[in-house]
Amino acid sequence: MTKTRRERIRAATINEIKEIARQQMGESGAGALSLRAISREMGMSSPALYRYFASRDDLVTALLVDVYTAFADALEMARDGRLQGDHIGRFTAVACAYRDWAVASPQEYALIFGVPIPGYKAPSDVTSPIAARSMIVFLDVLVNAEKAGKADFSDSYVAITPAVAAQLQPWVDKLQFDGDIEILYTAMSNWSLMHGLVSLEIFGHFDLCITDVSSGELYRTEVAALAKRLSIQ
Amino acid sequence: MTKTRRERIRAATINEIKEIARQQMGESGAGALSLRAISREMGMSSPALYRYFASRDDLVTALLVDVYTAFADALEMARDGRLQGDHIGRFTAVACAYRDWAVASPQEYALIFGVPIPGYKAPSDVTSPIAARSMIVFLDVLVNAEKAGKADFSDSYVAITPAVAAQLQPWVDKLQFDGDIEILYTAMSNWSLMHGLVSLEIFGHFDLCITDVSSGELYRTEVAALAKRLSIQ
DNA sequence: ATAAAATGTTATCAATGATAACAATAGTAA
DNA sequence: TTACTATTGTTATCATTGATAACATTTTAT
Repeated sequence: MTKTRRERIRAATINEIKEIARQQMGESGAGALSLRAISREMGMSSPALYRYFASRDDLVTALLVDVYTAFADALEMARDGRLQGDHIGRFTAVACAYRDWAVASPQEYALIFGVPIPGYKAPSDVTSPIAARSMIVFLDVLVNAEKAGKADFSDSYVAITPAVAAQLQPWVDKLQFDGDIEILYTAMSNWSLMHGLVSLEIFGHFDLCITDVSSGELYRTEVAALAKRLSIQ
Repeated sequence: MTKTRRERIRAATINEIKEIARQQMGESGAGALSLRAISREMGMSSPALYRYFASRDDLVTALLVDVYTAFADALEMARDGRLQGDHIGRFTAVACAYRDWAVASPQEYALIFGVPIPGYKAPSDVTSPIAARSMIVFLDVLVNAEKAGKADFSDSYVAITPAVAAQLQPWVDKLQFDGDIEILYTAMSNWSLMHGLVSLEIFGHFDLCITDVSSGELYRTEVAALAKRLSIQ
């Protein structure tokens, strides 16, 4: 924590760059990030930015990490806002926080879950662990509900074929997961539905069939249906 | 159909442009489309392209229309590959064709269902009708199954709140839809799950929790679960 | 054949990411 | 204090992109 003066200034500059970058991203999307525009807004020459980020992609990666973290934080906060034994409360809270965060920060959501930026490949060794965090929050809710006997994953139980179970195995290993594999499957399935609903909404693909989806009523209806299907109590 | 020689040549040139564009898009994504690169590959100077497309966005819109159409064609073909009375066969075929097409043409899928390209806004008056086509194929399968008494949407029936029903109303009007609104809701919900599964897969967001998702086994399992839930026969 | 329309070309502009060469500044050691 | 070094910043430059203007060529129709 005891940083030199120089290190503090450097960190502040990096923060300023990322802050302006996120602001620009919020306006036009991560794909439209412009190093020159950032430097201009900072009153700096553009090559100076390269002292802090070796390339545009490096800046994007840094943003990616921050955004992933903020997203996982939001989910965790939603979960911890409900009592530990309130499984359906936690399930609903996390699922709704998922959408709330995405609606509030569509470009950020697009950055982590959307189409990869042209020519940009996220370094998975950096992003994988952080990406897992948000998934784990959701998984955790299901696991605890199951441990308490307050959920029923029998629907998944009949669905999972051996081949699918095998596909999920590495995920089990990586997490050192000791619960039933049906929980993992259910988490993945529910997550997919949530992602589908949210991404169709925030990228405007619902516009042609649904008006004013912004209330979130439809999403909440779906979440309730999920909870009911899992018999979460 | 009796076009002049000039019109034929012009159409051929436009086709060549779009063909190269789609090829480039397949390599690096629609966001990375370069008019100059296209003209270079055609052995033409870049300003000549502007005789055919007023701007890069115009070209993207043209591609968008083509891709939407190809997608809807694929779904229709999958549906019509099964007998009219084979409702579960049609349901499964359309759902699987959805993924098959997306996996075979991820960049095309990204163009129509992904994050909007930075700075590009699809003219909804052009895209809306075409976008509806693919959705209608799927809806059609559900409607016919319900008419034949070979499906049960009671799950949705209990879920839909009046507010949600109101949100779906414009969609009902636009389609002059005379079936139960539960069918629309179910179509939307299933579509969202399919989109979620497919987009997470082809954009690589499953990589960290599932290995070799490419077999499609997992997707087919989900489709089977959907069919079961709707009691489609 | 001649005028007009369509199509193509070169030259040019502003913007971008990126690098090289160089200048200024801050921190450190004599 | 002074001199050295690492850090940070600058200007100049390059290749690339989308886009437009001005001009040349080709094709079609009168």
